[in-house]
Amino acid sequence: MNAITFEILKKDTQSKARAGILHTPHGDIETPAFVAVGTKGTVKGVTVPTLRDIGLQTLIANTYHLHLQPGSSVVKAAGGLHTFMGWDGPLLTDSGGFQVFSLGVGFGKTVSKVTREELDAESKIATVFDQEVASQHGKLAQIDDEGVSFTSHLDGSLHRFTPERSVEIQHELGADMFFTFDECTAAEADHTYQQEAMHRTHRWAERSLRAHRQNIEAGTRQGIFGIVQGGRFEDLRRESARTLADMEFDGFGIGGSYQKQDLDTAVGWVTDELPENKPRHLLGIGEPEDLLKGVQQGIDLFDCVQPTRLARTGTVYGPQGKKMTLTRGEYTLDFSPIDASCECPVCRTYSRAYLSHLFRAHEMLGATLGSVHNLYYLIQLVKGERARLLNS
RNA sequence: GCGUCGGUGGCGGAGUGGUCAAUCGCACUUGGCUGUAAACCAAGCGGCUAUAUGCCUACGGGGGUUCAAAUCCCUCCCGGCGCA
Repeated sequence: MNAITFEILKKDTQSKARAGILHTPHGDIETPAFVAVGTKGTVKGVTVPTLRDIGLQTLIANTYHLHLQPGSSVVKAAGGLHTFMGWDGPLLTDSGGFQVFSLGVGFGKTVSKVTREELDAESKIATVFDQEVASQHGKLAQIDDEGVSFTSHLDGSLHRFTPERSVEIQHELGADMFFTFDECTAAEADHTYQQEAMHRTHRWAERSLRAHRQNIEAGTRQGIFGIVQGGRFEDLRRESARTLADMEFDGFGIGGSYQKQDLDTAVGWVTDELPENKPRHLLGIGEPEDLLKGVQQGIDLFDCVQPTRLARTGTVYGPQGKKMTLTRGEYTLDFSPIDASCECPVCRTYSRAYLSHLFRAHEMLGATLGSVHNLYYLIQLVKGERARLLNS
């Protein structure tokens, strides 16, 4: 019996959108769904009871971070991540593959998962991907075919991740589903590099599956998701999706970086190729308009730091999902809620002026309230799309 | 009253003859944030044309020395401390 099973309830006739249910050992996830990011076993600033109150179904923690602190052995001793953090619903863990990017080529730079400006291929690739230049400028991750060596951002200690090690740690963490260790590349990477990295990620996917089979034999009931790469190139994206589709994964993550204007196109190439009967998780994407496009392209799960990170830095989703920077002068005497039509606990109780005050005063409640509102907004947004699909 | 130290941009606080429209911090203004290195980062922050090695007004008030003063001298005002 599989650890997780996926059931499609309805498919849209106008698009690739579908509504379904993902059954996990810790309960069902009604898809499409927004997944909160709880990197270190906590959605920053928000308690588990509150997460339940606002309708969160599942969240994703991170292998790299929990490995460094407190260590997967501590989590295992606690009885697994569910018990450790007090969340008894469905839980995912990410493999640490994103840290290959954020602590590697992305370290000390402003490279993002989603790039807005047109790429000046020649010049950017030269600076970003010259290994020597990169190491001179200091980065904490070094990639080779076997795995990745990380210098801990916490204490400078050296750590080694391989696909097998990531599976082992995630097995100890004990989430319901986990992702294979991959190489998340920058949008600036050229075709040659993307292809090389993609093949590496595919080899790592096979090794992860092999390692996971041993865990299954040992009695684990975790689902394993492979991650599609390929950057912004159609041939690579399709090849990656087809290659992974042929492996025995319970679901698929879609990783890597994009250009903002053709994010949904790139996602579409992938969902064209992936099997319909397995869940697709679009990794790290979560702006309102991107969620809507993702659903249209047949995405079932999204996770993103955006709602909580924006909130901690004073920005919330206002009416129609328009971003509002609460620290702007115009809100200091605005005693209306963030969004009068929002039914979240924050909008029912607090005003923009009060929140603005909390942020200006650096009161931590501001970060908490902003996070609660933003999470609620995105959860409801995707839930609304699901309802629309089921009712159509 | 005498002595002494001090008065710098919204606040705190550098600077003590030219390279000062004046270090820095806070505040303020505006951007940014998409599998969390992030309760963070960046820019701006006297005024004016806004192109600059540009012009104007500025370091308590007034006066002076000097080619040149936030910086030196005189005087007045205000504040801290000490002695009466």
